[in-house]
Amino acid sequence: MRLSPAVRLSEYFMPTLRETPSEAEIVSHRLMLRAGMIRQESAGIYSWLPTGYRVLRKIEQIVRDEMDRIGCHEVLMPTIQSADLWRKSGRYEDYGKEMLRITDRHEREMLYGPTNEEMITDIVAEHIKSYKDLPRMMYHIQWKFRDEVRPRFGVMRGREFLMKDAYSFDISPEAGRISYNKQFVAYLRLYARMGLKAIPMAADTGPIGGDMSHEFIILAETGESQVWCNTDLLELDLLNMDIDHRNAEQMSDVIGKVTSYYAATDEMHDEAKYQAEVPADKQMTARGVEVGHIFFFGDKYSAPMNAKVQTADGSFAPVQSGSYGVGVSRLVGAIIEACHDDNGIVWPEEVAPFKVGLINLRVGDEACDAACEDFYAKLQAAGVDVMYDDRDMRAGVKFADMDLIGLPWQVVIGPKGVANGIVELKSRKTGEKEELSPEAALAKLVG
RNA sequence: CGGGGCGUAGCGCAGCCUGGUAGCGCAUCUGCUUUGGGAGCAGAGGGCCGUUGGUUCGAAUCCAGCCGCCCCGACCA
Repeated sequence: MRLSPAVRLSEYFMPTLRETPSEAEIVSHRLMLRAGMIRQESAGIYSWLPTGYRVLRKIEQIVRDEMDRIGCHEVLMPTIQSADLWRKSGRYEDYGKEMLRITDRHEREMLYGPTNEEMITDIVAEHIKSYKDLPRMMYHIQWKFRDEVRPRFGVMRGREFLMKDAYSFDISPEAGRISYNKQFVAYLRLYARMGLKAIPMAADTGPIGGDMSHEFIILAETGESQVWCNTDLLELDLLNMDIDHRNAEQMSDVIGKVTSYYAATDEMHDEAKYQAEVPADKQMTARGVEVGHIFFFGDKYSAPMNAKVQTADGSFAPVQSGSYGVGVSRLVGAIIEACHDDNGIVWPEEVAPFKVGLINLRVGDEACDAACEDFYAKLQAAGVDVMYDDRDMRAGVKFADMDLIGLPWQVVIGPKGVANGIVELKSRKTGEKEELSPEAALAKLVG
């Protein structure tokens, strides 16, 4: 799981492109290709190259942290599933052509999983027999395949994609709401930690009904759906609300507050309600990208799949479930959509492939090399992720590459600065440059 | 799944209309000069022109099929 803390660009694989490959239309796709993060293998299917893969893993890790925090435990289910499992739930026929069906050498019908409700329900059915074993929550982070008619926008809508899907199991719908709320709170936190403003919006619950489905949408010009919301919602400091997930009442209050503001995608938008509830100066309409979807569906799968537990009075009841998805690979693109400028990507620090990019302006100059090596070693010793550009190339190329890949901090060390005992520290986000002693720069980066 | 477009060097493209030994820029390699925001000069390498078939003395170019990819719409984490 651990990411290597430091790399030298002279030995790293990061094939940056000066020109944009012609297939890429939207900004995140263009930048991911130009930054050498991914390579397309087939429509909607990508290889993840070193920098791209690092970002993917950083996002995964944030998701893990937040799942662990609410007592949701990681498992790993296979990508290949048996058709029989899906026949039990009735979805084998319903899913249609989006499901990739395959046959093994014994002519057994298999499929590449588009999701895992059936499998996790089957696991629970076998092992959970009593209401005393509930509640339980589990998740996994696994590749999914949905044979979209038209994959597009790079990793934002691939056919193969990495998803975190969590599942909750409770004895009653009331208990189910508590699990749902825990996930809701975890979602608020995990997106905030990635530097994103993800807005929870009521989603269509379909035949189940009720108010227990939300989509999490981040705002981006190239988003696929139109959204309307109250700007007050964007001001909430979600990370510092300090919610105790063991306190059901407090969680419920917080979620009540967050969901009290008007926020809707086009499929749920009610113009009259919007005009009535949201003051004119707080109205905002924008484009959004769905980066998560949570859903309570009761016994939809547990009933047909016979996942029952014995209750306190000795009778049997199907477990009550919900599922909670985060599009992990989609988030890589979505974050770039929300965080870039004309020169390239501007990573939020928590998901950046490296925190610091160290640029040696004159490789081969003894003093300059020594100063860079020293700084590089000290960053590593302090546990700071660093990419050291020790390639023997012109300054302009290094600056352009570093801006393109978007590491939050750039440390520029050149012969002139070395002679005067200073390095330059640049913030990718603000573009501000400071000339500092190496010690002062290091202190800022380690903090 | 409906509509549109594109496959020529690693990337971006020209050539195709009007058939006659495949070109430009960037990248790569060599040398020299340069060196704080994508350097200059000189030289070099690299192509089954997506694929199959047809027309023709001759096809990147014309015709047909197939494959792949992209865009717009309807659908999805």
